[in-house]
Amino acid sequence: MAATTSRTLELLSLLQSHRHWSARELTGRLGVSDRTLRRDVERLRELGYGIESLRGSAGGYRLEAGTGLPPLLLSDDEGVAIALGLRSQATAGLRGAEHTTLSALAKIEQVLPPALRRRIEALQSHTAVGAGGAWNRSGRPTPEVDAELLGLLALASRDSERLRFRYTDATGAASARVVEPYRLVPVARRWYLLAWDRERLDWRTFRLDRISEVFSTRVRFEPQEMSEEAARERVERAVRHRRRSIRARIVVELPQAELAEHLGWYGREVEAVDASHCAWPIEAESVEALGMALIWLPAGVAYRVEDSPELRAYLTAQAERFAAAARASA
Amino acid sequence: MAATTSRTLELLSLLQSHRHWSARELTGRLGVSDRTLRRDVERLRELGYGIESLRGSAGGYRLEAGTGLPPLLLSDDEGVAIALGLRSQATAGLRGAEHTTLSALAKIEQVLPPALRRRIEALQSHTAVGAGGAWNRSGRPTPEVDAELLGLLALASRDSERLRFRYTDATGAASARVVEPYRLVPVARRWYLLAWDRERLDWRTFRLDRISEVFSTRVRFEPQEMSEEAARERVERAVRHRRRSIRARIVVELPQAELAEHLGWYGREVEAVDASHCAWPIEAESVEALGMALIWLPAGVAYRVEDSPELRAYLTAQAERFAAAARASA
DNA sequence: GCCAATGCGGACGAAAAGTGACCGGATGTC
DNA sequence: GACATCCGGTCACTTTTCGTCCGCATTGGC
Repeated sequence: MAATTSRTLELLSLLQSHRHWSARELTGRLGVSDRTLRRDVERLRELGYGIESLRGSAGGYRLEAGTGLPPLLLSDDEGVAIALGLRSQATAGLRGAEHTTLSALAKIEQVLPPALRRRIEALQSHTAVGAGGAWNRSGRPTPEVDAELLGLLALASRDSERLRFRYTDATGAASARVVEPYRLVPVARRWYLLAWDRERLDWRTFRLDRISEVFSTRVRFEPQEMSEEAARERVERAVRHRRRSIRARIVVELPQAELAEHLGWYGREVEAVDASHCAWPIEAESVEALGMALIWLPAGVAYRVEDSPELRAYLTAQAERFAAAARASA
Repeated sequence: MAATTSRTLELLSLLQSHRHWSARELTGRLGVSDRTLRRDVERLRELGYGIESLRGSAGGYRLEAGTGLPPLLLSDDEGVAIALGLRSQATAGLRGAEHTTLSALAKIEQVLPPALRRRIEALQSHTAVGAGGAWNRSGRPTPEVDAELLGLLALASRDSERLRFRYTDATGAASARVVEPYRLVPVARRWYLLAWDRERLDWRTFRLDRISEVFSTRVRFEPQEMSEEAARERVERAVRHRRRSIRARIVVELPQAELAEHLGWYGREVEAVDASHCAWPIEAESVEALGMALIWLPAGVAYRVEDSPELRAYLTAQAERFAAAARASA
């Protein structure tokens, strides 16, 4: 049944896997006459996919960018790669596009066969969070959002399905919750779930890394309207433990242009103080992270810290630790 | 024409965008009778997609994980999110799955409408490379692979299309090249293109960040067989400037378990020395990166460096710099 | 300039499929 | 038990699909 639908999909898949195909190759693969192939191409074109054809002795068909995205026909491996990409994208907390990333993630998580899911987990544990190499970290040594949890919650929120889970609050008290999940909101590098707590009959905000033992009850609920902004606001208000962000201003003995060039993207806020000094405003969640920033200042250039006694104290202490370690290593 | 093919795709798309649909909703959207809907569902099931149906008053259809990946029907936004995820995945140099990531990337780049491409570029410039925030960096301040270039080259390699570009070699000499691209290979955090140089009639290895002004001549060439491994080997041999990796062993005055817990994923190689000491082998491309690692050791715990006079010297120097900065800030 | 290779699309008729209406049945929830 | 929902068989009718045959257009190499 439906030879033509599946054949059309297969044609699209072939066109996606190689740029160029001659009619002969395609008819061979699909097992149809050339006339039918032409009709299939026509069909795809009518559906909006840009298929270009070239005549002459080097002729053939090629899939071009069209007006919309065609269905992506992926191999298992590619599916795994995409899921990994989306997960790391989501856990890294890309600003501005979280919602879309989650919706794409939900789509793929929904249909991910278990075997692939296992592959993803294996790969994820083999690679550093956020990918890269050993020393690529953002703040504390253990941010580590559980990407799978994120996917699960995204799916349940999208589909308005009740959830049961265990929650350990800030004081360490654990409780069992039954909630109607609405949105996932990233605030200050952490993910929060905004949900209606069915037992407390009120809105609650749950920090993802405190959620465990999630059960997807496949029971649907009737969601109330809630805009992205409203959700964000609510969560931000709820997050009492505000981001304790530390700022400092580093004054460096270097012209603005030179430092900016050395730092690249990270130095985009460097401003000139005078012809031979510039100031670099930095901000992070901990003094350690600020200390890391200072490591990357060019060697042999003097600098000083402004507006942050905290960082200054830290530098003094850290200088001693480094010196002690160096002495101990002799 | 072909109402049924497009309708089937649309049904799949609907099922992907929400988990649960009743027959009434679907027939309404698709404009067909319920019998036809059932036949469409049947068709999709025959194609291997897992569609579960629930009877009873809360009944409906739901797309489940099947045996394979169904075509992903994405909105424009979601396509952008996926492309972004793949690009950052690729530029971050995920080990072990580069090839697959590139093949998925090629697939989506091939069909990305120009408007979406522009959106991606805009988003990319607004977000830190590798995502995250200010202090998430891997090594040197400026790795910054051009993700778009990567996509372009991946596409040309996959499809065996000749390329023209400008190349600036290590000595700074620029030249125009016409090549037949074969593979993209990541070595030591950098991407290289292995290609046959049509003018020099030999294999050449090009570092991506030295390539510019690429033109895709849409001329195809007949590729020779080349395995992934052969390509990797060739590039690694060609890359004379071998990864200058620095190793050190940090002996910490802390039981193995405690340090391992504090460091989390990064401390997975920590080994016990005796009951109250453990050793942490670390490795990075620069002493600065190693210094960063040391910052994250728990405060107040003494440690010393083994096997790396380089790091020791660096610590002495850095201690002085920190101290000087702290003094200057008074 | 000619030729071979390639893609284009109209016409036709036989075969296949898709479609809706109708039905009795099964399986859930309330 | 009442109700809502999905299930899948059958039938008659309509539409599409498909291969074959055709002359035409375009391209690159000889």
